[in-house]
Amino acid sequence: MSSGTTHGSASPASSPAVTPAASAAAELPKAYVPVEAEGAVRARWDAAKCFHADPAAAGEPYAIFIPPPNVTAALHLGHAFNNSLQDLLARYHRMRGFNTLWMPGTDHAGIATQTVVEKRLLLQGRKRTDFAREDFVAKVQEWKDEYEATILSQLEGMGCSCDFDRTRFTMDETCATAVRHAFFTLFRDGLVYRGKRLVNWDPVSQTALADDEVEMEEVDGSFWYLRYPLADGSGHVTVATTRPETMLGDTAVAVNPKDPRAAALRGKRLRLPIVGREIPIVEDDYVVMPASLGGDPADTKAQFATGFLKVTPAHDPNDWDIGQRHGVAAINIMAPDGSISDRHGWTDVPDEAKQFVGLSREEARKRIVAWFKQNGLLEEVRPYRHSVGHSYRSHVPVEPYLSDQWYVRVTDDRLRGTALRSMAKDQVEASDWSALAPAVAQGPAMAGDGELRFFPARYAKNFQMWHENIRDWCISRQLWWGHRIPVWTRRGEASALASVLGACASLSGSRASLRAVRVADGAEIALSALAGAQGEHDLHVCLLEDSDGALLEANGFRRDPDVLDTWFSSALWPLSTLGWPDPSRWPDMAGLLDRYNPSSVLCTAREIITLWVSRMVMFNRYFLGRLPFKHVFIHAMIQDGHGQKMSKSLGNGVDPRDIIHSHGSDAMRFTLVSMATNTQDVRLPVDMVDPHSGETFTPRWITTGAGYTVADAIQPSPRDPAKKMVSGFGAATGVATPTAEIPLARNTSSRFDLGRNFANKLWNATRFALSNLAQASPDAKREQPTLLDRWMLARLEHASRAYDAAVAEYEFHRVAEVVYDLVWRDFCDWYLEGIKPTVRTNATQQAILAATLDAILRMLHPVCPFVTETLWPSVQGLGKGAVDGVRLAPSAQCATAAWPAFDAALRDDRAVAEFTRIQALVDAIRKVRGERQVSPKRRIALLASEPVRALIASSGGVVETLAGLERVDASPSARPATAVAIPFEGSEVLLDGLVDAVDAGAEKARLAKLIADREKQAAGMRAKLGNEAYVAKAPPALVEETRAKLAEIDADVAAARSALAALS
RNA sequence: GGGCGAUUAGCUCAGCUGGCUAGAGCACACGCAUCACACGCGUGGGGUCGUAGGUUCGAAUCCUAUAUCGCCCA
Repeated sequence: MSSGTTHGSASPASSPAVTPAASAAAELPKAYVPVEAEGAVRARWDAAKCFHADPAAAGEPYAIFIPPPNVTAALHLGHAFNNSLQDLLARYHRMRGFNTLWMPGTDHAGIATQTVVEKRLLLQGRKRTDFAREDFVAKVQEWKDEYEATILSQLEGMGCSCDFDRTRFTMDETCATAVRHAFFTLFRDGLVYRGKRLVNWDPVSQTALADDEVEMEEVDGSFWYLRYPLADGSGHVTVATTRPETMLGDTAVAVNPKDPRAAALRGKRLRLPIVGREIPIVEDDYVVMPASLGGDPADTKAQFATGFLKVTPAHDPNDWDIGQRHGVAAINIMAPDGSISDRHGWTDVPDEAKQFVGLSREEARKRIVAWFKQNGLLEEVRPYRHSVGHSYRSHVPVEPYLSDQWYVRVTDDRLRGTALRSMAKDQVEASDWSALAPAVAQGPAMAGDGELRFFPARYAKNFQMWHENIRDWCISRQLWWGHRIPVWTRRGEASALASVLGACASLSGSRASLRAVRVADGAEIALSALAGAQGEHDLHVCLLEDSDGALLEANGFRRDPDVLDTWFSSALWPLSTLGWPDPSRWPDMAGLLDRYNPSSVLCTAREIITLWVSRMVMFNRYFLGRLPFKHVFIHAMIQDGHGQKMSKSLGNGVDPRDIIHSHGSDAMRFTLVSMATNTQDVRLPVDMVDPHSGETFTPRWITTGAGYTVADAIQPSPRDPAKKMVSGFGAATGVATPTAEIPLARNTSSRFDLGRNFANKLWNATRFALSNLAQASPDAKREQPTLLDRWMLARLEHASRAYDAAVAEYEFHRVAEVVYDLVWRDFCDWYLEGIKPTVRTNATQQAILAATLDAILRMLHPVCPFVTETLWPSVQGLGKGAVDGVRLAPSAQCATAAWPAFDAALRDDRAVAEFTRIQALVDAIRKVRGERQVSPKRRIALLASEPVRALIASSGGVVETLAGLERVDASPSARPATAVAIPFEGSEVLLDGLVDAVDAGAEKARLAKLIADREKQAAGMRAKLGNEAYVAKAPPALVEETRAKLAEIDADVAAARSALAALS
């Protein structure tokens, strides 16, 4: 055992960074006060550059890219949750000797950030367009600077071990260079194109939205039934529509060819009311037939349908498809702000229609319906509840809008195919790529195929289905805040464009890429064919460097005013943060890309699988031929106490700084880690703290228009209702602005008491251990480790294995469970209590105590870095000598200390089994003491047979200490009148001296209850064993176990019965 | 409409491939200022595992149906 040397106390000369134990213990205050510890610890880490990754250093790489938080607002508990888990992983692997990089940074979040800044300007009565583009961008930049600083300080406050020296921002020079290079490459390779499509248009922010930026919301609308007269005057057809205002752009009416009325109408034309346009009747089986004519009665649409569908290709995606199939025109009747317009494609505007031009969508709807009513063409109006796409930012209904946009051809096998083939085969549906489309499964092989793995595994399906149904990705956004699209365009006659090709010839092919497109149909034509082509064309030039733009502008080109979708730059995050395409170009980045890409794991939220994970996989594989990460961990969602997702826009997010303020950073982290289960939702009931009194209270809840429950913006103080405060909801949504008199209230939650209590428990356990070790006699001789010592070491070894397994499976709540049980249950409740009588004289035990404490600090560090780092110097200075089988390399910082290593030999199943029996005996005695309410001070005698006394002897005094025994004697021949009997392992154990006089009645009741409990158990087992099928079919070992257990219970019952008999 | 998940003690959650009396923390009750910790110690009460069928010697766990809630995608 004692291979090491025992020192009386730490030599002050051995390590100047370490405080001698005795004085440190004396200095430790009675409770852990996080606010006093956290700042100093953070400063120590930063000064020692503990978290700066060096690609040249040894060790297998372990890298995590932080999902860059939006600079739109401060972080909330959802972020704290995700970042606590990432930090746990980073610290654990760092301590295990991995060359660890946790890359931090923030995201410019184009539309979201521009929107909040525009809203703020609007409060001052100003609009974005009141400013020059550069001036507006500068205003957004100010916002970004403020929130980026806030976010980074929040991360530091949470204890995140990011490499802050390498912090990136998606619009900084390094990232911008990567974005430019990526766009240029995709353009050159034909994977970026310009297309005229219906986009999801947000008329308020006036930008296109990606499909995943549209939220479906149920709204109460109507079906309006409009009559369109036949052009030949022979009657009319009735169309049903939920959007009557779009009728101005109708270019056909469709009918299902199976409709019995179709034949009679074939070839006829209609006169579009108001506009007077003559439009065809087309036959298309997309049209839903009314239930009365053979439509599916279960289909709600069939209940509302007339069988005639107005076709408005420029304002409805389904109509667009019908229009394409039948070759009818698309007429756009709206301006970008959603108002009716005759200047964006609508030319046949008669006087009758002019009254509607300039109206908003909503107003136009009312007026057009009124017009139909006045003219006797409105047949009916029926209420109809349906889901309508809304902008996730402005929350107004999205307008399907015809416009020119840039797209990434993600449907190309080079992008979609590589993403699908990266999936681990056992996670693809059917566990095999044969489940994928043949064209995908047979695509070209590449490094990283089959290596992408999701945790929990079920999310792989999301990833797969997304890519199987993916559509080309619209990447242009009509914003000012973002990466401006590097394409310069000149529109003109083909021949005129051909003549400027010469001017472009001076641009090197490695810096410029040219593309010619016919305006009429969007078809791309070869540059060489331009000279001989007819009609209007666009000549697009994509530039790698802005400096070449001047030449183009001098030749009549204009740069595209739009910016790229934020996710385009996010998709490059694992590349751009490492300096791709050329790390040597940036200071301190050489070697990063090769060392840390692919990274180890991406930790993120569910919805991000489609928005971000997919795109990172496609881009990383396309540009670098590698996966961006090997694992994707999808964490649960934090909801508020009402089951609502915490979000910035709803204003129900809790600032982690509030929790750090009320409970401390470690408490927050420990609690969050313990909540990290594999299920989807974690509810966190939130309270408020009254800034006037410091009191915690439940706020007054209100229901918003959208049906959410939030804390009312202004709350009265529970102590003094005259005093008011602003809730987080009020501040986040701008409904109320905090002032000196009406301050912002912090939030808190009693859920975090768990972590606070735990950190404090560790603190006091350490304090107790240190004081005992400081008072230990220095010259005590080495002894064999006791049963309790061996048990403690076995528990440590066991916890270490359970910890590793939990981390490997990303089951974080199990990590919390393991350390909680180890520290509280094993170490504090049993070990520290049990060694009290012996530790001051037993040098071996002192060494084991010191080693256990040291190992616990290391194992706890990834979850609770501040308290462990604070205690570290005191524990490091103990110098109690080594313990066989435990390796604890010295380190000045806990953060960079080696993970504790335990020899498998410490796994001592016999010691654990024996100590488990001891625990059962102690519990049985305590139970009687508890029931009888015996004072803890009262010492009692235990009278038992030889086997039980042998067990007690083997415990080395632990039973006596924990059960309050004064003496242990042999069972007497006659039971003393003052003794109380308990059955233990089938024999009778007597406790004497519990009470001055045994209350026979109470004692009978206790024994009767005990007997009843045991007999109930025994009955269950007898029924099992009496069942022939059980005995025949259940595993023999199980049957045997049941028999043994039953025998013991029967013996217990017999012992209790005999005690009961003696009482009467 | 498609996919995923949840429903277990008053609350928030565990319970892995079916097998000891279904667990934890908080809350609750009783006792304890036990010389580390009242952010503590000891003891206790509390659950027809959403519902209905089925498979099995055996179901909280597997299958089918169903109800409610939530998330993602369309």
